[in-house]
Order: sequence, then C-alpha cells, then structure tokens
Amino acid sequence: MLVSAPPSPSTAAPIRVPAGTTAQQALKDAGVPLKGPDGAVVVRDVASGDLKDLVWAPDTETEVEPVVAASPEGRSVIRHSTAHVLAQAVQDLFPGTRLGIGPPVENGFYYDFDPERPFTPEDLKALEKRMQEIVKQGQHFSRREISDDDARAELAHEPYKLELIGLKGGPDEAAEGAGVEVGGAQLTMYDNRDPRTGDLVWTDLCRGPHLPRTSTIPAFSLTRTAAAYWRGSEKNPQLQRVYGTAWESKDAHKAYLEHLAEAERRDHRRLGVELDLFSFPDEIGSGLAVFHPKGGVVKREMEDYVRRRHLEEGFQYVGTPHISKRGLFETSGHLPYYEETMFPAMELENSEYFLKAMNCPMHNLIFRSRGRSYRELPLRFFEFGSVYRYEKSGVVHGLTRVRGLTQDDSHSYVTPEQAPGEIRHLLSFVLGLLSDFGLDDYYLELSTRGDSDKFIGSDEQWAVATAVLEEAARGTGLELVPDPGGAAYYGPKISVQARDAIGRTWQMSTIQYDFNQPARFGLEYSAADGTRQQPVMIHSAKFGSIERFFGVLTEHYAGAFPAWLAPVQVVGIPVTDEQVPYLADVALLLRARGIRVEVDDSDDRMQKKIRTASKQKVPFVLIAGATDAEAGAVSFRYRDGSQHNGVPVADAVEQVVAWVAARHNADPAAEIPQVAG
RNA sequence: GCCGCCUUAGCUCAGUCGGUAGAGCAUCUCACUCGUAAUGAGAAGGUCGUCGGUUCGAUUCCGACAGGCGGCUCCA
Repeated sequence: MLVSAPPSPSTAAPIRVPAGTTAQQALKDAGVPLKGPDGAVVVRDVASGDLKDLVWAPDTETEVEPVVAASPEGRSVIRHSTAHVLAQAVQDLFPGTRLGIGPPVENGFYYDFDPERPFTPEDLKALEKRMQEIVKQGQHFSRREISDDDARAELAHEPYKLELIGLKGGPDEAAEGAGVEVGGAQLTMYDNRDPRTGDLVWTDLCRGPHLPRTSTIPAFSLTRTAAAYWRGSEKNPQLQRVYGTAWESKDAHKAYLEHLAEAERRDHRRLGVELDLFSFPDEIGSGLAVFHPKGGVVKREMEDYVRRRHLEEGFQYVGTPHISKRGLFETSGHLPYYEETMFPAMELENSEYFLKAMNCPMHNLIFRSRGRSYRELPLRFFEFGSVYRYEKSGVVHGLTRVRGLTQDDSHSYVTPEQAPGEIRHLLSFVLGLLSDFGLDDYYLELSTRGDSDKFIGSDEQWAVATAVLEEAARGTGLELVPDPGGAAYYGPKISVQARDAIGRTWQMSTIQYDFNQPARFGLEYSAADGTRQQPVMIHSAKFGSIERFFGVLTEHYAGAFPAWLAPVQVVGIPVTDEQVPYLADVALLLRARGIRVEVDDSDDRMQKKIRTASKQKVPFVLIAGATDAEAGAVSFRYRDGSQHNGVPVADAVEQVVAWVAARHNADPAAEIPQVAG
C-alpha cells in the first residue's frame, strides 16, 4: 500500500514544526512550495514515519518531511481525496446510497457503492460534473478522532462501514483497500466543511491523510463503472464500483489519458481485424481463435524459431493427442483441482474422455514408456501442446485468455542434483528467447506455497524446491518479486513478467519445479550404482501460450511486426501499370530468397497504394517508376516514411534478405546503414 | 460464474417516438496511367445476433439464449 510505503530517498532535509503550529505554516515558513506538482500535499512525521495532514498541528515540536504531489505517496493522497469527493457526489445525487470502500490504486482510485440501482454512463457524467463543483467549492478536509462506539452510532446507516469498524486494526485480509478507512487503532472521521460558513457538508470514516481542501485536487476524471464483490469474495454481495483517475497536474492527467488511448490503438483485438490476422467466429465458440493466412505467417514464424531453438538447447520434439481417459488426470492429480475448469467429459466405450488441459501427464507416459538410465538425463521433451480449458464466460479476453490454446511446453527430467543447473539453463534460455522477439525488459516472480490445502507434498519438499528456484532466479540479477500462495498445487514456480513497448507487464514464461508428478506416475531411472531413483520434473513454457504471446507481440509492436515476422515483408508499388512486369521480376528474385513479397497491381493510384501498404504496416515498400526501371533500380520506402531511392535491384534484394535473416526487431529505415549480403 | 452495458452491410457507425433501413471505408465494374499516406463515376452488398412474446404490423417494446465490451472472482 503506497500510503504506508517507506520514505523515498529523494526527500529533502527535515523541517521543524513548532508545537501548536500547523505543518502547513512550517512548510510555508521554510519556503517549501504548497502548489503544483512539486508542492507538498501532506507531510511525514520523521519520528513515526506516519503521513499527516498539512493542517496537523503537533503538540510538541516535531520534524517532518514534505511529501510532494508528484510522488507515489503524493499521488495516492490526491487519489484518495478524489475518491472521497466521488463518494460525496454519489450521496448528493443518489441519496440513500451506502458506502463501501474507496482506496487509491495504480493510476487512480475507485469507490464501491451499494446504490438503489446500478450507475449508467450518464450517471457517471453527472457525477463527474458534481465532483467538479465540489472541487471548486474548496471544502476543507477536517480530521476528527472518534471512539468506536460513537462511530457505530454515527454510521448506523452505513452497514458496510460498520462492518469495517469491527475489523479495525486487523490483518490486511479485512478487505483490499480497507486499510485506508480503518488502518490504525484510533478511528477517525473526515468532515468536509464549507470553506466560508464552516458548515459540515459531508463526512466519511477514514484513516487519511487528505489534501487540505477539495480544490487542491489538480486533475481528475471518472473512467468506468463495474461491479465488484464486497471485500473481494464472490460469496458477498456485489457493489457498484466507480473507477477514476487523478493526477498531480493537468499535464500528467492528459498524458495518462493519452496512454490509455495508445493502449486502445494497440489493442490486439482491433489490430487482429485491421490486419486480417485472426478472428473468433461465434460458430466455433467463445475463446476459440482461428488464424487467417496473415496471422498464420506470424504464428508459424514464431513456432519455427522456437522449435529450432528448443532443438538447439537439447530438447526432443514429441507429440501427444488432445484427449485422454479420465484415469490419466487422476494419476497426475489434476482432476480433483481442475475438473471444473476442464471441458466436461465425453462418455464412450464405458470410459470418460477429457479434452486435455495440460500436457505434462502425457510427457510422463513417454518417459515411462521404457526403462530410463541416468545417462539419458537431463531428458527434455518439448511440443506445441494444444490444451482446452473451460474458462468462465466472463474472463475470456481476446488472445490473452482463451479456451483453446497451444503451449510451447517442455518437461525436463533430471536428477535432484541436476535440477539447479537445469533451472538456470531454462531461465537463460527463456530470457534469450524473449529478447530474440524484442521483449528485453522483465522481472521475475517467485510463486510459492500458501496456506490453502490445495498444495500437495511435504513442507520439506516445498522448501527444497523453492530454494532451488530462488537461487537460480537470484543468479540472473533480475528483480525478483515474491508471490506467496501463487504456486501450482504440485510445486513452486518462477514466472517471467515482460514489459512491453508502453510499459505494461505481461506474464510470459513459467518454470515450475515438480516433485509430485514423478512420484504419482512412479517415474524412475537407473542410477550409476544400479539403484532405481526418482527424477525431478521441471515444467517450462516459454511463451506461456502461442496465442497469448501472439497477442502481446501484436500490442508490443502495435501491429508493425519486425520484418522477419511480418506477414508481408515487401510490397512492390509501380508508379504506373507499365512497371508491373518489372516489379513482378523483382518479386520473383525476392521470393526465391524466401521473402514474402506482393506486387500491388490494383488500379489504385500510386499514392493510395502507398497508403494501403503503410496501413498494413509493411516494413519494405519498393517503388518503381520508369526512371527506376530504366536504371535497373528500385526505390525503398520504409515504415517510418523515409526513402532510399535508385537502389540497384541486386543490392535491394540483398538488403532485404540480410535484414530479414538478421531477425532485427527494429524497423528498417533509410538512416540505418544497410550492409549488403 | 456474477453485475452493468452493447449486438444494424466485410469494417466503423447513423437511423426508425412500432409501418421491414442509410453513410464512410472495404469489395466489384468502368474511366484515368499519375514518383512517396485517400483520382473520379457507377454497381453490388443487410430476413437490423437467435428464438419466443405483445401487436393488424416488431429491426424498434418485453423475455430467454448466444456473442461481445468493462470490471469482480478466477487463471494448472
């Protein structure tokens, strides 16, 4: 929670606040700005580390540090105060609406409500307008300590708040975000007061701190409404959540909205249609994608490269069917945990068959198909395994959450001694693979066992497995984020979170250490001393799923795929019809070298053809008019609009071939020297 | 699965206070032959998501279902 984050290292020298003086006055006297992005919005009590309102006046002389608007904590305070303004607006416009909680979140805030009826988009506009009025009024946020009993009396009409009072000071599981309401031992109310009359306008149970006045909120907007379960559990009633965003300046607000617009432009679902890559026909079913020829090219290039790299890294390509009898998933232990998320069984010949939701059990059968020797280990099986998962209807989302997907799945069978080395090997392999595709900014997450009883195996086994993974992860020097309780039931995992071109993170690769399935399948190998030993199994998916990775790559490149992945790498555009045969000959030369090339011989004008090629994000456009044809040359137009005119055909072919063969992820452009051959 | 919203031509969207519909782009045809992001003209294209109900009459109102969108929950 940002509000209670440790002091940031950039804070200036502490400021002395004399007893009985407000922090605000002390800052003012010290010349600390109180306006703008660099102005202080709250202060930190240096001794306790707690954040305090600017109007706070300590009883004894105290040292404080200013917390400025344009800092993570400052933004949280702005957002939290904006959430209060939203709640006030809601209760103004929709009297009788009960309040849930309203914490700051990444990039904004939300507030949960229990209204008479759900909010409409028009309601949102009206609320935003009312909020602007409240902001303009400059109401004071005024802190007031209150006893539990008094709070219960005062909030008798707010059942959700009453529930929070009962949870006060408890662990964070009270409710995500509840800490901002009832975080400390002493309950406090925040009264919003009219700046002129001092009249009480509105009040809310809140821990604070807050901005001094509503008019100190620099910029905000409401973004969407949604339902959310009270205290995050689907067993509880659903409340109406209103999301908003708030920033330290109008510029920062604008930049964030622009970021959202950019994300929308990059949305792979939109680009999938525009670039004719894939679709989700209703007739097939929700969450089941078909890849069109152009998407098929990208997918095949991805697969070809990944398959090749696996073979180079010592994996053996295997193949397994899409369905199997029930017993297999009972042996693996998956069924008790995942039957509900598997497609229902089909009954035939007195057996129940399931569409497979994971590949590992079948790989185990390949391992077990004959006796294995320690000399074979590490034994690495890999395939593009298609699995089907009955994802709940509300979670299916483009290519990133589907019901039919293909995992680039591998299982390494190793001796316990080999496990650390194999995990290091896998980690460097997946990181290399991701950067080959242009994703080279990532951090790692270590998912470990939680308290729930879904996890099988002994504490000691988990401890060993977790230690092995953690050591390998630390060895990469990358940031490692803990994820307690996030492990699979059979073992801990490392996942790679990659940041894309606009800073969003996606879970990609996973590496899991599994001591359970080898036991359940009775896997064994003959050791050097002739004894039979149980191998350790290491699961690894590099892309996670081909579909998801396709979607992420599409968004990362905004549809402008690197030349080596581009569905169409070269489009030939004749200035007039006369150059069509000439360009057709050039295309033949390129095609003979494996380049995907088309000649636009439609009866559009040349400018239109250039526009079409640009919109299709083709990396190389080769233009030829009479001048070029006579000179045996072509003119390059690159994706950024730059040109390179009069290039001899042989050189042009070599340039394209070399660029593609090098698998550059950057865009070719005129300024980049193109080395022939 | 839950809550809300949405579904009209291949795509993006107008429209009909209940009398079976329109634009731009894309497609096709014709003319134009042009040097770096839209040449012009014309044509074709929709049982208005599906199934029921109300009605003389439903794309429009109501219901169910399917699909989509935004969240929540979930995500081996």
